[in-house]
Amino acid sequence: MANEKKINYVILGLLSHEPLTGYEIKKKIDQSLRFFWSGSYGSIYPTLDTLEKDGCVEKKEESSGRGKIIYSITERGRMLLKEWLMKPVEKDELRYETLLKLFFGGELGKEGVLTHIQRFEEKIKQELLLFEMYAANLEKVLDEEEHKYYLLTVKFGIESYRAFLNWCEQAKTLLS
Amino acid sequence: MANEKKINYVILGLLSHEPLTGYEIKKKIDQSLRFFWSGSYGSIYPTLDTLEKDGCVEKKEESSGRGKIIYSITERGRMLLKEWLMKPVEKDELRYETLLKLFFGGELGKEGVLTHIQRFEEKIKQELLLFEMYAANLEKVLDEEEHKYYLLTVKFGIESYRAFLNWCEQAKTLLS
DNA sequence: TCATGATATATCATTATGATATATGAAACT
DNA sequence: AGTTTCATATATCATAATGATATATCATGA
Repeated sequence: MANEKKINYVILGLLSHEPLTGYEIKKKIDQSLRFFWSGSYGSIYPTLDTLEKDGCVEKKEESSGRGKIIYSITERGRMLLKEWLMKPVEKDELRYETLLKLFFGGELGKEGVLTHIQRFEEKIKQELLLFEMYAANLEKVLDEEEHKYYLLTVKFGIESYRAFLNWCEQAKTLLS
Repeated sequence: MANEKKINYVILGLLSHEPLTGYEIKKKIDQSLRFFWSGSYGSIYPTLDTLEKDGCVEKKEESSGRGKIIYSITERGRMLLKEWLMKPVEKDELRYETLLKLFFGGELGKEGVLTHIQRFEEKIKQELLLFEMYAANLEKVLDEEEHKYYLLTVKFGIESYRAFLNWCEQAKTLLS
């Protein structure tokens, strides 16, 4: 019952906003969803095929140009998407290699641990700046409903990353 | 180069603390690492086999009782673990279905979105209580080095979850 | 004595990743 | 005009990992 092939719904969700090619779907995931989701070509293209066979999306091959394949959602696809959206969430998962390496800090030693914390802190600081920019831009266009939900996820990122930075300070204190 | 089969190092890391059976490894992951890592029997048992063949772990089958197989780390295993621990982190990843469903809130509608936020908030509150208990207990036994690193990861959980709860309030305000 | 749940090992279909291959269009420079 | 370079675009595959399931034993207590 689990293993609902989440990539199905990621694709249907993105197509519910606008028609896209497989390549554009990958870009959207890497840009807008990257804080809380990921997806690879290796799952996107085969899934577009099966979604089309199941009548959840339609494809139109461009006759001119390089003949790129533009997918759009069907009524059936939209229905299945809505059904899934209403179901309770199955899994929220964090998978932080940084924490895994810290946990085994006994083998690594204090210096090594501090190096990982330092690198982590720098990466998070950079990301946080980006998110704050996104949020500022989104606040300007809040009239469109879609942007409100996007902003919600960006704000989640901001709150999280601020907490992570706060933890970095605590961690460095605790270790010294 | 990537795809380093992380489960290898999870197992080696846990065995660097003490000898364990496959079943106990699974339990440790579910108990101590569950905030930032996961692992299934389907990866643990086959990996223990290959780690043994590669001379990274040794097994001892109990002669009495049900003959359970207790694994311990070898010098070679400890060396490979340390090498990996020193390498820069490849990936810290968050995969929150809750945020995915929120992002497509346009299709789901405000009520549905609020329901997901509500459920999320409750789950996080429960988890946070647990983490605060763990932290309090760990603070008492900080003399042991291993506990210090464990505490570090628990504190990460606490800071994160407090931020998530803070975000829940913001989100509910923004939607109403 | 028997039922139940925890312990313990193992396997497999399914999902997804990350790497790679291949090719075209557009822009930039020389 | 020719060519290099990068973004666009589709596709495939070996490998990793999950989640479900099967099977069996031990411990507990009713």
